[in-house]
Amino acid sequence: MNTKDYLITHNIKPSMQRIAIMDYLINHKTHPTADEIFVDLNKLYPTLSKTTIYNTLKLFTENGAVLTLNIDEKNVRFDGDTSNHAHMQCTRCGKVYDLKIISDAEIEVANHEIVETQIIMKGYCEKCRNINNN
Amino acid sequence: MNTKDYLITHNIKPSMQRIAIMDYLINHKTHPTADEIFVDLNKLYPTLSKTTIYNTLKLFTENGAVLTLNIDEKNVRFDGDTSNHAHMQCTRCGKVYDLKIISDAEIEVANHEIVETQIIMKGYCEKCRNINNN
DNA sequence: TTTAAAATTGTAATCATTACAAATATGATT
DNA sequence: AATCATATTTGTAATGATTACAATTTTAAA
Repeated sequence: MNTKDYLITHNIKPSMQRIAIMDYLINHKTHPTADEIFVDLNKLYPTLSKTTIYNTLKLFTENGAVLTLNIDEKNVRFDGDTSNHAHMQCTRCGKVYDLKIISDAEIEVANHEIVETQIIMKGYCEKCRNINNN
Repeated sequence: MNTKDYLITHNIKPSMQRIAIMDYLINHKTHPTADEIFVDLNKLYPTLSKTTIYNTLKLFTENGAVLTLNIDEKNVRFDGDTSNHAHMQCTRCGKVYDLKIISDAEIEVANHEIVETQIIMKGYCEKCRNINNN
């Protein structure tokens, strides 16, 4: 599927800016920050504003087109791959790697030396799940 | 074990401030932010500075006495419970709950409605694990 | 006590992110 | 094609969590 249709599938109207940002995330599997995306895309599209990057990434996340990753305290990262996988960040170089989830009990950690594992779920707690949205 | 000895065990010299902050984390299992800790402790110890809170939480984390949680983009949270457990944040109320890890393949999600699961590991990648520390 | 090192403090700076209002683009309707 | 309403984009200014830094205070050894 092309990028335009991918956005439409997620109920996102495909503007030029949105396609450029989504394309960037599909082609750069480095879990970039908003600023990294801005710096790179700004070379190609000098009128693109950083606010648009932020707005767009928020919209993409809300519509399930990308993942927002809170891996470290420095800044938020974005992932165009929404399939089921885990992440590992190297404490020394800061790079974020994808890890393949083999089964509920097994994750392929490759040649990384794992020091710590965090599991974070998001959803609704008992109280909040019973409140009506509006 | 008392708080003082807990800190000593983690190679942390137990000053008054450090004991107060560690005590706070042991007694408040709400995954507080640095600011929440500051506001509460400042009532008891009006001379305590926010910088000390940050310095101390950083030291505690480096020495494995507390966990630093990057759960959402707003701010960092801290957990005095370093035992193996998972977290779940309610998207509506923002509260962070502890989840019990029953086995490698099973986490007790209680009555929460889980929407998304993230697994984040920290450690050293292949390149960096072969570099000597100094 | 003297003295050096460690810890704490307050203020100022940093920097990622957001708020906001103006400008532009889009798309339907006449 | 002109008009109009709505959505999108933009630039600037504000926000707010965290950190840098230098001064002060505490600690503990000599």
